[in-house]
Amino acid sequence: MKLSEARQQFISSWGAFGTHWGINKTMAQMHALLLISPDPLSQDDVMEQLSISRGNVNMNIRDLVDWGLVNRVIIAGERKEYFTAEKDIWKVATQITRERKRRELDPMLKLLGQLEKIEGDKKDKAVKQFTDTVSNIRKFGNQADKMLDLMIKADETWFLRSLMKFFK
Amino acid sequence: MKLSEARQQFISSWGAFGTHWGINKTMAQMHALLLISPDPLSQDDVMEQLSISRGNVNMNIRDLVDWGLVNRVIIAGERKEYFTAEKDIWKVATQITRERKRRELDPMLKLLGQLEKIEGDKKDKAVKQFTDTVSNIRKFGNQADKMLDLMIKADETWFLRSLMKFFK
DNA sequence: CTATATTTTCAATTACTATTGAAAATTCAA
DNA sequence: TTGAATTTTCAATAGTAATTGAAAATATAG
Repeated sequence: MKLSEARQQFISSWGAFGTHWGINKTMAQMHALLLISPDPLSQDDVMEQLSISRGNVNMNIRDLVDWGLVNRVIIAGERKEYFTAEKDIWKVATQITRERKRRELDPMLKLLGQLEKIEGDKKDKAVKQFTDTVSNIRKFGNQADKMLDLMIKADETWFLRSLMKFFK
Repeated sequence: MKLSEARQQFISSWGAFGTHWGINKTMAQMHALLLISPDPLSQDDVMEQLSISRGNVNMNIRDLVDWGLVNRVIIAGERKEYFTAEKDIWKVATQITRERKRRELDPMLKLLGQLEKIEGDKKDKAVKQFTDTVSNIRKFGNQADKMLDLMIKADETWFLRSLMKFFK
């Protein structure tokens, strides 16, 4: 397989993959493109290589920067802005984890905490099933929360770093 | 807060939560409803409680059964089919993990394996960046794969069960 | 069997999300 | 300043995914 074909496959599959994870196709494709590009790209480069509009590139690149997956870089003597992706996959994963935890898991746990304090007779099986379910999900979510924190910090501590190597 | 209000909140938030994870809103809401219902529900019950059409209920319930999250149950003397959700949250999580791994991660790892065998000069930095990226993602994916297998099996082995308790 | 209850299918519709492209805003070299 | 290059915005449009509902298929009681 040639490089150009392989690149196309990678970009397109990464885009399809993203849609199963609540990420829009174009954002995932742009991320893929930046991951395999050795040098920073301008908005025009991305437009051309993915055949998408300027507005689309601009919006999705902003989102990628917000997610902390892509950085703006200045190239001396160039007027245009350039963009480059974080290439360390472990860092990419921890960054995505950190953001999704903050945006989704944390608010959900907060809500579940509120829903647990429901008024009603605990002998009523509808009340019991509700509080049991909410409480179990919350306990599970709290465990997950702790494990994700561990993962996020694993980079930084020698103990966890070596524990991770165990799985390589 | 009253039970009826809390139920509504839970169902609606669980639905919104699902959309961030590539799960359609209605499927997630139906799952939520079945999780907090002490007794099995018929398709008509779900239609009524969520105000959605018969076809919609039928399709999404089939998907939930396919995912192994909901079971059909027969109630003696009743003509209708009834449905009930697995209530053990750990089992729900491992089941979702198992299915998503099979449907998404495994095919992606297979593709990455193919893309790694690219023809081209390794001194070409475009080639190098491509193969490095693909190879790093694949290595990371393989680690994740192993960890998810561990999680899926954690239920079954005394060692991992106690390791998990460590995080509670 | 037959009639009725129940489930399933799927074309048409509706609702939602992504994308375009041109105009407005901003930046910056001269 | 000025004006060309570049980025940003956003209303209009296109595209995708979810939902309906009625007809067809299936199951079951009598």
